[in-house]
Amino acid sequence: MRTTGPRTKQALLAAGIKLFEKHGIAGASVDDIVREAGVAKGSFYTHFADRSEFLLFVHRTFHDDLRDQILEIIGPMQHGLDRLGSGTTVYLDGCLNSVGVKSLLFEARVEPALRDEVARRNAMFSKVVEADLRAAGWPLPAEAAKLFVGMAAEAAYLEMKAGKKLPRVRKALRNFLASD
Amino acid sequence: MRTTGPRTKQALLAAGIKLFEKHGIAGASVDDIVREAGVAKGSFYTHFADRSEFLLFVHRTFHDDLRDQILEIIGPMQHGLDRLGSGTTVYLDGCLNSVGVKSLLFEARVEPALRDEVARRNAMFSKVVEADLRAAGWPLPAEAAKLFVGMAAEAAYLEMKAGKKLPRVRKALRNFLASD
DNA sequence: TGTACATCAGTGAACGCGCGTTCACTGATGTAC
DNA sequence: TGTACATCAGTGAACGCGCGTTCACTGATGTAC
Repeated sequence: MRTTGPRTKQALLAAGIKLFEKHGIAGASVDDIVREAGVAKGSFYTHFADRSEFLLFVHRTFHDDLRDQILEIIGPMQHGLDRLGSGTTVYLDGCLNSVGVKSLLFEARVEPALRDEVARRNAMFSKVVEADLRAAGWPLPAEAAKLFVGMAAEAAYLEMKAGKKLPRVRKALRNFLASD
Repeated sequence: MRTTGPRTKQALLAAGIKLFEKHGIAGASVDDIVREAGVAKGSFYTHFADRSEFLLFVHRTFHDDLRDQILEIIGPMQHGLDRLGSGTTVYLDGCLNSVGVKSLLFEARVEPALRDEVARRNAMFSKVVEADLRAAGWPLPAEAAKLFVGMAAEAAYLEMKAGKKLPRVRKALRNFLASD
């Protein structure tokens, strides 16, 4: 039975995520992706103009989802360190629960097709963090926010390598926010 | 006139660094490297068994140098936040002064040939940081050290994108170390 | 209800290209006598 | 000093391979009458 309609695109998305997880973005060729998805090679190009567009699609699907989860939780909260702590927890949980995401987090920055997209998203996350740090009276909130985002990404990376939540890492992350 | 002896290997190293800076590690093919170095393609393989070995060589050349600079400064110092601050400054200065290093810092983690090497070096840096945090009575020093290394790398990345020292970023980095 | 036709996602063989790697060869340099 | 030979870094054309992309074709589905 032939896969048809949106099912094909979904199959390609699922295959992409699975292969990115296993072999990284650069290690997943169009051949690999269509084989994993059980779809003809030509079908790939009825849904995506080229490989770059596919990478963008997978990346956006994951990150839009993650962003929505975060905004849903922190939306009603007041700016400040509490909100920052909650947002960080949702971010770490989200990364851990999303398979195939490790590569997206670290390779994406390096993938020419995704570089701009990553820069934009990082800036967006930084703005949110900055608002919380500013509300808490943190000095140099703009610069501190960028560094904190880098640190949170490192925490996500450590958890993904371990394959589970690392409460001590999360605690250590919070410790850096203890105001002096 | 033909390039000969160690000069050829040095020319390849210089070409590699230059191209990594411009197009990233993945974007520098053996063809590109030998063209840039002004050397025949076959010569590449009289000095390196394969492309991976070349990547390792370039990566080690940079990082050994950086490590030596850091150890020279912090060697005589007592463990503690002062030493950590000095080591971080040398690290940031070293990254900024080394051309072609941006890609090594961030792509290396993702490059299959370098993954293990990067993990080992990160662990080494973390151990040094951990000793300082522990001496300062910092809670969860092992976990905090790994996060701090990630944050310092982010700072290095921001400076390299800017192409100059960012005193406010360095100050923000230090602020995270103000004991509570 | 049945027939003719249009649409378009899906197919997969074939394409050219650039990649990493190989290898028979060159020629400058060092050594033996 | 001059000659014969060995060594080995350097050369560059050629290799097979896997890549992203193309395109003529298929056939299920929807629409007109």
